[in-house]
Amino acid sequence: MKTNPELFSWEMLENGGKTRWDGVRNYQARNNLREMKPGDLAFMYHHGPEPGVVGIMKIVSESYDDPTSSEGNWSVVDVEPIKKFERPVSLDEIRYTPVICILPLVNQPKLSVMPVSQDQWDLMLKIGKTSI
DNA sequence: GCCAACGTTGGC
DNA sequence: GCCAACGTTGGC
Repeated sequence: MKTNPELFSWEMLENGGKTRWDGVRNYQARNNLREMKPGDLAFMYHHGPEPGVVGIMKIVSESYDDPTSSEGNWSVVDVEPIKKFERPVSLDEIRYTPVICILPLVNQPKLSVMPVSQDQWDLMLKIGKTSI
């Protein structure tokens, strides 16, 4: 799940606890949100000057209507911080590592919420020297 | 500022 | 339904 750290960073999530992941305005990303179930885990990705995966979140709600949208058919989920990466996994590392380099993160700038396979998940944790 | 990717819009 | 034009995201 991508975020602009100037607007909403890992630190803000840790300080604030449970947070509504709102503002998604892309149908494919929305559909990915709707696939999520309470208890699912997700990566937080910071875009900007130092793009990379910075931490692990837990989905703590079913998807529900986005209260920040007055029109349209948009969804949100609630998330909680679980663990910050021991070291962030940079976009370059993702790009040049087989298995995770095929994530849409690398070449689909408009998709802000995307699925991660078990293999990709495990490898990301390994590169980030992090376990849950 | 430029560019790749790709979603959306609207003419036909 | 097709496709050109345009807009948005986000890396660089």
